[in-house]
Amino acid sequence: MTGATTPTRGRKRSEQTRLAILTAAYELTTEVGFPDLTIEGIAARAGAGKQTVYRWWPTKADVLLEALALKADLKVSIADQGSFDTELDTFLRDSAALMAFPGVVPVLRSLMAEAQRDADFRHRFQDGFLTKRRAALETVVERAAARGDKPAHLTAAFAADLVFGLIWYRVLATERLLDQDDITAVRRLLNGHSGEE
Amino acid sequence: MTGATTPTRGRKRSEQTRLAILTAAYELTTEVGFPDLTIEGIAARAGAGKQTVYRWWPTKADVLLEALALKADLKVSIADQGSFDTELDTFLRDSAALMAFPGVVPVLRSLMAEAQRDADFRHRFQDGFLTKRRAALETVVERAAARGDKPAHLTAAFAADLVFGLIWYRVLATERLLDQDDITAVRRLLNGHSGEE
DNA sequence: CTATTTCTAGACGTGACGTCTCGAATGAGA
DNA sequence: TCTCATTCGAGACGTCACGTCTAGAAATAG
Repeated sequence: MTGATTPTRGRKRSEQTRLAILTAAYELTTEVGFPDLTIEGIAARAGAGKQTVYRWWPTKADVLLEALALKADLKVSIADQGSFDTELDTFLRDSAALMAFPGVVPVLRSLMAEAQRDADFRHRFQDGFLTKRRAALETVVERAAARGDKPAHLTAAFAADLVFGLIWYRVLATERLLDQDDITAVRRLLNGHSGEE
Repeated sequence: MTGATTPTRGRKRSEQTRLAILTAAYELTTEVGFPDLTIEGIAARAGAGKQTVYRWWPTKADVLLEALALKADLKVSIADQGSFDTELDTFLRDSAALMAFPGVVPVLRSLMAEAQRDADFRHRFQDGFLTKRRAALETVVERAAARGDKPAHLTAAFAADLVFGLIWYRVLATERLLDQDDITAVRRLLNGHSGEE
């Protein structure tokens, strides 16, 4: 789904092959790690030709980005729940649940790493993943602002930088994931209850 | 300085060659980018043999990690300045200044990316860079706690995750660096003034 | 039936990898 | 002064994934 337009003539793209390639990429990443993941290996495991992979995805990272959307549930709830704190809590729990999904953390690590090496992929990663997640949280903050439910001085962009910064830093630099205490601490902080009991 | 022990006999390690290699690696990274940085290229630019590089550093990322310490001023002030807010401000300004140093951002990006690919290097990166920076900020928070100068519910570890999360997320996922407004916002947040004017 | 596109399969030249060998230079201990 | 361990620059070597390419079969719309 990354390359090309759909022509009206000729053989149609095989959905079965597409799924086989995405699954092979996802599984191989958990088995051998992203650095040892090769296009040739993906094609071999999927029973596909190399050219088929190269035709539809520019890099192995792009394959993995699409595989992530296939394997993990990337939906984020942005339903109006009445209060900023409640919606923030929901958002943080959803994010923690995503990270707990098997194979997601190594894949996210690999994608962010690849985004540092390849500027073109960085933009695709931003458009296809990062900004979507940001948009969800920013919606929550902006709705709180409209309700008058939001701490002063807290812009949507800054809140997103803080929350995603915390999540990504945990994934990339430490080995710990978000737990219940972290969620509580973030809620307390963004609600402005950090100074008193 | 990463490999080997110092024997008592034989020719001594050439400090001049060591500096030439570190300088070549740093400059080449800014010129061609980390992915196109090769050990062979480093050796060639430094006028050194490949074996000389391989003898002292296990990967090109380790060369760059040491080059960073050589090129940029990694000192962090942790002097007691009387108040949490003042020391936090100093820390944030020092961090912003480091990022503004020529070539530092691309190098940091590359090191964090490599840390995701190579678990062994990740530990060296943590020990040689990440935890040192964390320790400085944690000292500031703990000193504030001892003074009774610190917001309740703010642990040193969580504060570090938040601040470094913000900084790294900005570097890795967006293109923006910390500016004065960001520093103000972080100080306001961590001091517990986010809810009122 | 024809034109077009996708499919699997694999050959091809390229380039960096990490190891190895070579002979010269260096320097501490005998 | 001699000896010998160690580092030095230089580069040869086989290996492996890269991305491109060709070939021929299969599928599909006009």
